Parts: sequence; structure tokens; C-alpha cells
Amino acid sequence: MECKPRIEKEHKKEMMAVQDSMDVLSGKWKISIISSICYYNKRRFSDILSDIDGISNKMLSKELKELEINKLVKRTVLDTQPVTVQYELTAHGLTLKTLINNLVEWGIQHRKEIVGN
Amino acid sequence: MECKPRIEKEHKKEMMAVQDSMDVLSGKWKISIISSICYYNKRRFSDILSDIDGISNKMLSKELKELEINKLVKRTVLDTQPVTVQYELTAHGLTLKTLINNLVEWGIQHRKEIVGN
DNA sequence: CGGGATCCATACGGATACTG
DNA sequence: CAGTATCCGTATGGATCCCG
Repeated sequence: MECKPRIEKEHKKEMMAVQDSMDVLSGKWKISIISSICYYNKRRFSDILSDIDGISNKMLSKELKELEINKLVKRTVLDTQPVTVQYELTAHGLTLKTLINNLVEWGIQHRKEIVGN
Repeated sequence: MECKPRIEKEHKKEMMAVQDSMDVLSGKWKISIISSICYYNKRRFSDILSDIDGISNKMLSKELKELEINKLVKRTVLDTQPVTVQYELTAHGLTLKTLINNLVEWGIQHRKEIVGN
């Protein structure tokens, strides 16, 4: 397994890039939210709220806002009565799929490693 | 981009696996620590402490302990005077490299997406 | 319905001092 | 050197109520 980056500066840049990714994803509910929207393609606020066990509306609202700022989800207000709001992943949000799949695979391997001690 | 998993149960399992991964990695300093050890192959407590800008000994101690519990790092007490402690990645810890590389690449892409608005 | 505002308990995490 | 213990401010996040 190759570990050493070429030069120190390069290494620092890589660490920053990892942090950028983690900042976006490490919120307690972020990935669950993304996954929920992704699964249904389009999803309304209250639907996501019931999809995810234990989340409060305050948290959902906050996390969705951050995801929107990071251009991972798109928010659309529908002209209904009363108002409904639809969330969907952006093209950029969809690129997370690969990363999430990696996280799934590593998580499975990790569980084997820990449980099977 | 394919998004819908086959069945709901499968989906829940995937979510759990992602959470397992995130729980291990999402500590504020975890990846920096792993990266530091990985970079130098073997590394002592005080060296890691000075590698990572801003971390306190309390945090380093705590995070290292968690990494050890998760079998990502191996802790070795050396019989020196005074005592020194060496940390190195386990085989399992090394499997994180791929994941971290993915995080690096996505982070770079993400930064482009956000900055270049 | 989709949030925002408020209150409040708890967890997180920094600084410092101490120990084997 | 490699932590541990303590103190303490701050951030996190749940519960609840309110509003357009």
C-alpha cells in the first residue's frame, strides 16, 4: 500500500481537500437526507422528515440549508395550497453516489473486522 | 447515475454501513491523525501532536484511543527512559487509504464547483 | 406545510496543571 | 514523555411554540 505523498505541500493540500469533503458530509443527518432524496428522486420536506428516524424539523431545515449552500440539493417551492417544497439532488449532488458507495463498502468491511474479533 | 437500491431493507443496511464509516472517520482530527501516522509509517505521540496544527494532547489522546478501539492503529509502548509510545496503522487501517483518496478527489471537485460559481 | 424563534440540557473541546 | 484530571466557555441539538 502506497502512503507517502510526493512532497509536504501536496500533502497539506490533500488534507484540506479531505476536510472539505468531511465538512460537507459529516453532519449527523446529511447522508441520510441525501440518501432519502436520492432514493425517491424528488422528496418533500415532511416526507424526508418521516423518512429519517429521530430527526427534528429544526435539524432537517438546517442541514437542508447547508446542503443547498453546497449546491448538492435544489429546493423548489411548489405553488400549491398550502405551500409544498420539493428537494432534489443536483448534478453535483449525484456525484456523491460513488463516494457513498465507497463508504458503504468500507463500513461493511469494518464491521466484519470489529465484530469478528 | 443509478440511485435506487433494490429493496428497502437493503437500503437501510447501506445507510447503517455508511454511518459505521462516518462514526469512525468524522472526529474532528481523525483523518489528520491517520494521515500523519501513515505519512511517517511510525510516529510517536508528541510527534503527532506537533504534526497537527491546533490539536490538544487531550484530544489527541482521546482520538487515538478511539482509533485503537476500531483497530485502525496499533499502540506500542517502547521500553525507553522516559517511556515513549509508538503508533502505526494496522492492515485494516491501511485499507482507509482508498477511501481517503476518494475523499481527496471529491473534495477537489467540490471546491471547484463552489468557488467557480 | 415548511419552516423560524426560543428555551434549555448536554456534549464537545480548549487551557492548564498534574502524575508515573 | 504520554497521558489524566479539572475547570469552564461554547456549540450542538432536542422540544416546543409560533407564523405565513
